[in-house]
Amino acid sequence: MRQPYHHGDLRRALLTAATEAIVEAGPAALSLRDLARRVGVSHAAPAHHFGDKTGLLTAIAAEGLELLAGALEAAGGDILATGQAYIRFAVTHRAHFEVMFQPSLLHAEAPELVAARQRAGQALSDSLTDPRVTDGVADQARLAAWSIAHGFATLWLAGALPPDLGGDAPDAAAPVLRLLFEHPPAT
Amino acid sequence: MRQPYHHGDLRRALLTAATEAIVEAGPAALSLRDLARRVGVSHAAPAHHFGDKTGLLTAIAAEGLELLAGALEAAGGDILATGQAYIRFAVTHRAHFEVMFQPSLLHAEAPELVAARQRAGQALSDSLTDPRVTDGVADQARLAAWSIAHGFATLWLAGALPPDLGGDAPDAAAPVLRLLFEHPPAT
DNA sequence: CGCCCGATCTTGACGACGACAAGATAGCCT
DNA sequence: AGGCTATCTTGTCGTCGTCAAGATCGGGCG
Repeated sequence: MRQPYHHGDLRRALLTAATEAIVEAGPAALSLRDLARRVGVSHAAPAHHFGDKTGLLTAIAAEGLELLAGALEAAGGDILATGQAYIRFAVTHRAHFEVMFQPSLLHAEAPELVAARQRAGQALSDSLTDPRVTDGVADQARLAAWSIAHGFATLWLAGALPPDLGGDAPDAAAPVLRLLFEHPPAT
Repeated sequence: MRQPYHHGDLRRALLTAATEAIVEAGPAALSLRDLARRVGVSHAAPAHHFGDKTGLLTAIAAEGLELLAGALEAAGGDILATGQAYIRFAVTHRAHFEVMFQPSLLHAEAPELVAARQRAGQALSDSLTDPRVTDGVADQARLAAWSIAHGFATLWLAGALPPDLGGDAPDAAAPVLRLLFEHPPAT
């Protein structure tokens, strides 16, 4: 009288268990055997769905990029809201975010990953286009916006920022983002 | 007719071998036994100097923070130069930089690490103090400067930035950093 | 309706790894 | 000269990722 032989949706269960494990101890400490134990399957079951450990992290990264693209699109095109949405995504989907930007953990050319990356890049580019900036420096303005949001999110997740910023990352980021966003564009 | 029993400076040799290995395959793929083979000692020798694998990464992070502090101080107080120095450090000491901001890989409260972190934080704070900004928003200006430099460096190392920026990170970052630095402070 | 084929999961094994314990060696200080 | 301690080696254990082979399920076709 055990669990049914077929899990039903083992792939999804493994992905969510993996994100929980990554939040707890980081991507490096992730163990396929531990995931199998958490979900209640044999130690080799995860490999069937993801090939290897890197494949699992690649799937998480791809999922994260898709989720990020959706979050950015939902921000509605406002630059400050986009920056805050980027940072909100990082803290609410910490596991995904931490894996997404570590190529050494991923199969960099996996089709699902490159497609997701392309989609997220497009969403980011669409959201960060400041109508006040002429085309010439638009790329640099996007780069600056992406950099400041990504930097704030990364430093926040690393625990490198002073604790007096409070507990809500997007709130704490707002005045910082405004320093870049709300000023007359250079020349 | 083998190597002498005592290596001479095994600790230093392990640290440099570790940085090379991290540059090649990332911190997660680091193996103490592989390091021992590279340096030509037994498989348990590294543990004597660093306790465990996390201890080795902690030592690298502390060393990186010290090196970063020195690089920032050498930038001479100019904000743009500091931002470029930060990014230059990230690409020239990629292994150190990747480890420094991943607390899950480190012994967070190791004395050498907290001391180095304090020193680097002080150097950063000293270098990023814009005399044009009044004290009230100075903290946010420092945060913005740190975020944009850190974000650019992180995205660059992740290979997430478009290739048409050229091969030199500090050069590519200069116009981006200027968008934040060279504008009248927000009231 | 029955069967069979593929997808899914299990079992077992192998080599590599981190960590620990116990012993060997070397340099140094008195 | 002699011992003391830091340094390094050897041996071992449990865990991990990965592979191969087998067991079990379920859906589609005859």
